[in-house]
Amino acid sequence: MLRTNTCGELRISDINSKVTLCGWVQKSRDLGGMTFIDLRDRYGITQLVFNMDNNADLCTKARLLGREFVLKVTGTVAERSSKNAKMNTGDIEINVLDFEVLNAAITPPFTIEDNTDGGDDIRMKYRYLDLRRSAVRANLELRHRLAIETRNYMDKQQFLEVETPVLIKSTPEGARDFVVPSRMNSGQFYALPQSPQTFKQLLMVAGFDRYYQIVKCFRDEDLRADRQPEFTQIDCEMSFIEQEDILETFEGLTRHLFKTVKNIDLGKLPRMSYADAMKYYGCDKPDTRFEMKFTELTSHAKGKGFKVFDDAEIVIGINAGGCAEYTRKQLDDLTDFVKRPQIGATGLIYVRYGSDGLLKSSVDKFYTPEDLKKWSDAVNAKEGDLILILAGETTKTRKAMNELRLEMGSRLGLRDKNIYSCLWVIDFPLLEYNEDMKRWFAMHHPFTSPLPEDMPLLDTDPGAVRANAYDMVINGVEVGGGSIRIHNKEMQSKMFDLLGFTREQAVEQFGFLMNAFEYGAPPHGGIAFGFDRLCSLFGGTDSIRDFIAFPKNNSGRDVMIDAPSAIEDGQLKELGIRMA
RNA sequence: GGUUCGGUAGUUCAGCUGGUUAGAAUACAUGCCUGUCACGCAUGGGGUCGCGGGUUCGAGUCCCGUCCGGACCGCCA
Repeated sequence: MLRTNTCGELRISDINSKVTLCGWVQKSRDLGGMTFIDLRDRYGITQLVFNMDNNADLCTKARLLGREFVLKVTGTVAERSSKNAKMNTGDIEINVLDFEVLNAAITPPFTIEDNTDGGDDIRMKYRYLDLRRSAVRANLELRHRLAIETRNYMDKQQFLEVETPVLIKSTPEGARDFVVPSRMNSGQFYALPQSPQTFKQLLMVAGFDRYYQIVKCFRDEDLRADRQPEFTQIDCEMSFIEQEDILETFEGLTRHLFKTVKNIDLGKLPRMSYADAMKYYGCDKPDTRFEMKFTELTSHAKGKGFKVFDDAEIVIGINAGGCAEYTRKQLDDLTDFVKRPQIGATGLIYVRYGSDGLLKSSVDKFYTPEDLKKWSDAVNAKEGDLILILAGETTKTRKAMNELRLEMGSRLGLRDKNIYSCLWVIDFPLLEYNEDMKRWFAMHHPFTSPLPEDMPLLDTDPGAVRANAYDMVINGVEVGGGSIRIHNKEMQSKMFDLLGFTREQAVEQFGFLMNAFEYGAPPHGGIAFGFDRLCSLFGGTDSIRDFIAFPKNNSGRDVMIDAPSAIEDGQLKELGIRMA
C-alpha cells in the first residue's frame, strides 16, 4: 500500500501520528509564507500545510503543484489553530514532511468541485473527471447501496441470482432490438435482450422457483431523461404463486429498500385499478403525492349553449386549491401550456371561487352562478380555490388534464422530492388495438395471462379483457411492472392468434417457449424494476443519467469514447454486411 | 419523424431596436502576502461569436439552411 490512511478518516484523536496519504490536489491556497493544499480522494478531503519557516525547500516545491496533480504525502497529523466545522477532517491538518508527485495533470476543462462551472456537455465528454466530484460519486454510492440491499432482501427470500445470455434472438414484438451480426453465421443476427423475459420463464420451467437478476437490458428507442438505450433492471420471477404473492413479496422489497437506505417506513401500499387511475388522474402512473383528482363535470356542463362543452365527449375539472388569486397573465400562461402541441388542448376554462364567495368564470356568458356552484361543489372547491376545466375527446382530454394537473402540482410545490408516495396500479387491459396496423397488441407482453374471470371475453370482446398485470408507481414514475404469465401451450397459442401471429410465425419466434410449456410448466409470474429509475427517485433527481457511471446522451451517443462509430470495410466484409 | 430552447474566452454566461476596439465572473499565468479553507490584492494572456449562405453602408444581433446539445411529442410489449 502506498498510503496509511484515506483523506476522509483522520480526526483529532489521530494527532501526532505519522501518516501517508495519496490523492488529488483539489485546491491550493498560497499565502506566501505558508501554503495550504486540499488533498482529495474518494473518502474526503484533508488539508496539507507547508510552512516556509519549517522547510523552505519543500514549501517552495509545494507552491508549484497544480489542480488534480496526484500526490503521495507523508507528514504528521496536527490540530488546526483555526478549525473548519464544514469538513469532517476540519479539526486536523497534515504538517507535511515530504511528498512525491505521482503524476502531474493538465488544467481540467471544468472545475472539479461540488458547484462545478461545467455544463452537461463538457462534463459528459470528460465523465471520468466529473466522477471525481463528490455529488456524482455519491449517486453511484447510492446505486451500490440499493443493489446491495436488493441482493440482501432477495437472498433472504430464497431467490437465486442467475445470469441469462446477452446475445439472443430478435423478435418483432415490442421495442426495437439492438442487433449484433454473427460472423460465423453469415447474414444472421443476434439481438440484445429488451429483458430476459423468456429466459426467466424457462428458468421457472426448469424448476428454479425463485429467480432474480440485476441485469442490463437494451432497447433501440429514442432517449429521454429517464430512458437510456442500455439500462438496468431488477428482474424477478416466481413459481407456484398468484398475483397477491408477487405484490406482497415486492412490496416487501420496496419497503426494505426505503427502510435500509432512506430510513423511511412505507407501510402498506395502496392499490388502484387502471380504470380508476385513468378516470381520476388521466394516466396509468399517477403522482399521488397530491390530490387534485379529476372530477367529471360532463352532465353539469352540457346543454347550456356553450358549444365547446356541448360537443365534448367529456368535461373534466380539477381543483387547484388556493389559486383563486391567479392573475390574468398566470391563467393565460396555463392556457398556453395546455395548448402546446405536445399537449394539444384547444383551450382552458377556469372558474374562480373568490374569497368574497363569488364564482367568476371565463364562460359566464353561458352559465349562471347556480350552474357554477354545482361545478364547484362537484370538485369540492371552497373560497379561494380555482377550478380548471378541459373538455373534448376522452383520451386526449384526460391526457391533457394529466399534464395540467402535474404542472399545477409543480407550481404549488406539491411534488416534494423528499416525500414518497407509492402504489400498485392493477387490472391493466390485456390488449390494445392499433388502428394503423389493424390488429391487437399486448399492452404488457404476449406472455401475460388474462384475469381468470375475464377469460370468456377473449373471444367476444378482447378489448375489455383485463390482464393479470401490475405496475408499481412511485411519485408518478413507473418503477416496476410485471404479470402472472401464461403457462400452458393452448392459452399461449390463443394469445398468439389474437395478436395476429400465424402458427408458423409463433413457432418460428417462440417455439422454444411453447415447446418448454409441454414439459410441465409451473404457474408463474414476475416483475421487473427499473433500477436506474429507482436510484434517481431515491436520489431525488429526474434524470437517470446522474446515476449511471457512463451514460449515453440524448442521441444515444457516448460522447466520451465517441460511440457508435463507423467500422472498417474488412470488418464488415467478415460479417457479410454490405453498406447500402 | 415532429415541437421547443440553446450554441459568444478553458468554463458558466451577459451582450437591448443591427452601429466605435465583443464584456463579466471564474479558471489559467506572473508578482505580493504566515492561518487560509469561495483566501486576499495587483498585473497579464486568452475569441473564426458552431458552420455555410443571404439581407444591409454595416451582422454576435435579422433571414434561410445545416451541424451539435438539452427538454418534450411520436416511439418505448
